[in-house]
Amino acid sequence: MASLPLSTSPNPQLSLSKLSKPTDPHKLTQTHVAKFQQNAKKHQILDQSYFHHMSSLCKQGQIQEAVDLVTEMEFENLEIGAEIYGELLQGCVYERALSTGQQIHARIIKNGECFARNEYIETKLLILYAKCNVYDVAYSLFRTVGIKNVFSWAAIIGLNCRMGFHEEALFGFCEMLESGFLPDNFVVPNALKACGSLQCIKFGKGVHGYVVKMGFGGCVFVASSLVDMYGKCGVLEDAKKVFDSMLDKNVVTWNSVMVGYVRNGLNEEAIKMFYDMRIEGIEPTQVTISSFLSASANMGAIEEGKQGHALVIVGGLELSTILGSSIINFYSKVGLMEEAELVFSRMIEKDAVTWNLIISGYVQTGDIDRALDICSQMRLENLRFDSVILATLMSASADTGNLKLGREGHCYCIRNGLESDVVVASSIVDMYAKCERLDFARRVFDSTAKKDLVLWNTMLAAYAELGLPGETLNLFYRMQLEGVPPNVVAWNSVIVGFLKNGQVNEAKDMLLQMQSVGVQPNLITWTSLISGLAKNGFGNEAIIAFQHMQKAGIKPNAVSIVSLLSACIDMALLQYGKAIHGYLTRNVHVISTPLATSLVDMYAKCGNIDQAKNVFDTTINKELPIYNAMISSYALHGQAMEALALYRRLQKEGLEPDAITFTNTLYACSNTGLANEGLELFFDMVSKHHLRPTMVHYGCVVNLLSRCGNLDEAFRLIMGMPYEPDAHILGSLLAACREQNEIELEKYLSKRLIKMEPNNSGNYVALSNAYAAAGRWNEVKTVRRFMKEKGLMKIPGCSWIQIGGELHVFVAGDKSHPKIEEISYTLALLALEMCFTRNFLTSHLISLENSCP
DNA sequence: ATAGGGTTAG
Repeated sequence: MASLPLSTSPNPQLSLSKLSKPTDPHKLTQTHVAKFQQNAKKHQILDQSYFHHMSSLCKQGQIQEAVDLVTEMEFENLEIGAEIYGELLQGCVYERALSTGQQIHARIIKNGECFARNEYIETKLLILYAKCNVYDVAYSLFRTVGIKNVFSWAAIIGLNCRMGFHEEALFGFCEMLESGFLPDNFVVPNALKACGSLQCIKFGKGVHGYVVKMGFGGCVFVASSLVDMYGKCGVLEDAKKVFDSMLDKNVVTWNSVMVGYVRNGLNEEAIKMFYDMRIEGIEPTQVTISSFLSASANMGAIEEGKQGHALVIVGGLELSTILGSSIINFYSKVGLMEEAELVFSRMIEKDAVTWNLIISGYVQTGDIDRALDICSQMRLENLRFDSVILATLMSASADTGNLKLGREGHCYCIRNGLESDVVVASSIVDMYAKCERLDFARRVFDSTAKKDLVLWNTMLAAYAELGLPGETLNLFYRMQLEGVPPNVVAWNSVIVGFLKNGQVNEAKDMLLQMQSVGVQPNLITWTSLISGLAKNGFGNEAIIAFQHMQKAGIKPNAVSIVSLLSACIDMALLQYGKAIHGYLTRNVHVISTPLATSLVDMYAKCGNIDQAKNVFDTTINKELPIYNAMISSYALHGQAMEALALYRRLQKEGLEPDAITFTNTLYACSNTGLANEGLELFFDMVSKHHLRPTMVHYGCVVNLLSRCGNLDEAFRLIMGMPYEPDAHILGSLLAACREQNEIELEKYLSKRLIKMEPNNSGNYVALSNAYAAAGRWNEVKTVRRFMKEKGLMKIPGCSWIQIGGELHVFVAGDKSHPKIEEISYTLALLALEMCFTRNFLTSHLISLENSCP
């Protein structure tokens, strides 16, 4: 502008006067020329300044004002060029101002057909519609656009990516390359995002190769996307490799690694990453804290999570819906509901996720009423329940056996069309199965059109849990016919189904089969097998299975150790149990309550009450289960006073005794004949602790009464209880009859028991005992012969027999038997489980066979 | 380029 003659001339008047000539109206004078030039220049200046003004309005996001300015320019008859439309459109893209953009689009069509076919404008329009996620318009523009270029490709790939059409995005990437355009470092992140979402590591690696070839590796966006992609595909080593090789990282890069760790369950690593970030002095963002809180929530790391929350406050981070939800998730998962609700109340914007988190938090802490209360509040806010909330609620109903809540939830799903969601369907099937309504479970299962692997597995597990291997196997074959290949979870259920039904060989066979088709048994497979074998009396095989598991390189966890300890109990393998205890002491920093409880149980049941007490005493923060285990140990060893003392102590420690506490303490009393104490316990249980006695509790009291010889009172109790007397109770009476020499009643009861349990050898033995007591040896022999025919013979030298997954006892062995100690011990142990007393059994250790002539 | 809640097996 500075070089223009008009504005630079210090004295234009002078030069004009010099050149002035007589006026000719028909001739263009110099003045005219000058005037014209002046006018043109005025236009030009106007043009320039308008353009600058408009452009800066665009950059400030005042798009509508910019458009108005262009209208003014039109009035001034200024020419509107492509660059003006381009600038306006760019402003709209920036602001995602779709409707203004559409106005401009309309003007373009109206004012200049030539612009509409201008590559620059066409691309800008396409970008506008793509960025505003107007899929149809963007796509039709893309199809009709005269010339495609890198930018239009980038727009369309990015659009597909944002809309979740990840395959389309990758197709676009390929097509772009095929048509000779090289994706730039703006396109690559989108392609990588699509790979990550699709978990398509092969394609991702291909893109990585392209990145290296093109030299985009130094671009933080590209490299961060690579980290993210590897993380999403679960290849964390490569994510870390890319991360480590990066020269300039930013907070997104760090966040991406953390997110990768959290997604793959490596919460410790994520937390470590977070601390590294702090050391590096990188300012955490909402994303950082949100992932950190997820990791803390997953690990139950209360201190860490609280630090995260503190950082939100200190850093003045805005409490976005996502960040707020992450905080609530953390507090809910660690059970700090007051804090969760405090954050909840302070959040301005809440969405379904936020509500769901607070609801499932209460559901998890068992406060169903509060949860439902919030559910109704949520409805007042006009928010609808979504499938995630329902799945959570159904899962909670399943865990607590709350059929009423479960049905209500199911009805809600039907009314709102949520049952077609497979995840919801699985949770409903599971709920009905766990509430023992297999018929409903099956109906929901059958009516779910789109069955996925988890749904099949849920139904399989339902059958397996009930020990119905036939049904399980049936479904197992059907899923394969319907084209769903079973995974390790499915195989595990089949194995469990057999084990629960006592079919050990079939279970082992299934293990071999699954291996032969290439499905590798995992920790749960082995643990199920170990505990199933132990429960079926194959403790030695359970221990061998454990060794197989270790050979397969699978590290035992607490659950597998617990089932291994149960194998030790089965075998009375004190030495092996001690070895496990030693292993735990060496390899586990703090022995958790479940492990300590199992150890107490193992030591007690393997005969070493002192060690049991030692483990109990050295366990800090004793919870109810370990008290229960210790009481049970005392009961087993006939130390009722100690058991009672513990029962009182746990209450002093602020714990509330549960049904198991009463079972064990009652056992202790009935074992030692502490009738008054036992009756008082029973009374406390009902009136003070408001627990409903089960058959087992009645059994103990019946046993106590019978032992005192108070058969009448025992009968009265049986008549008054809300159950049909089971074999254990009748067995208690039977034992009393034995002691009281009530031979007729003894015969009657044993016959009735045989009717109830025709495969339980103990009942036949009891009957033959009764005959033996009456000196009717022929009948004794008949019973024994019948047992042999039925295959119910006991193992020679041993005093127990096993049928259908349960151990059944009765007759003892020879007192001179070399293993008599062990036999006697096993008997005592089983006596406890069968409601017989230890003294009773040991006094009957004299074998029937010996006294039989 | 990065972030929050859901279902199955011991």
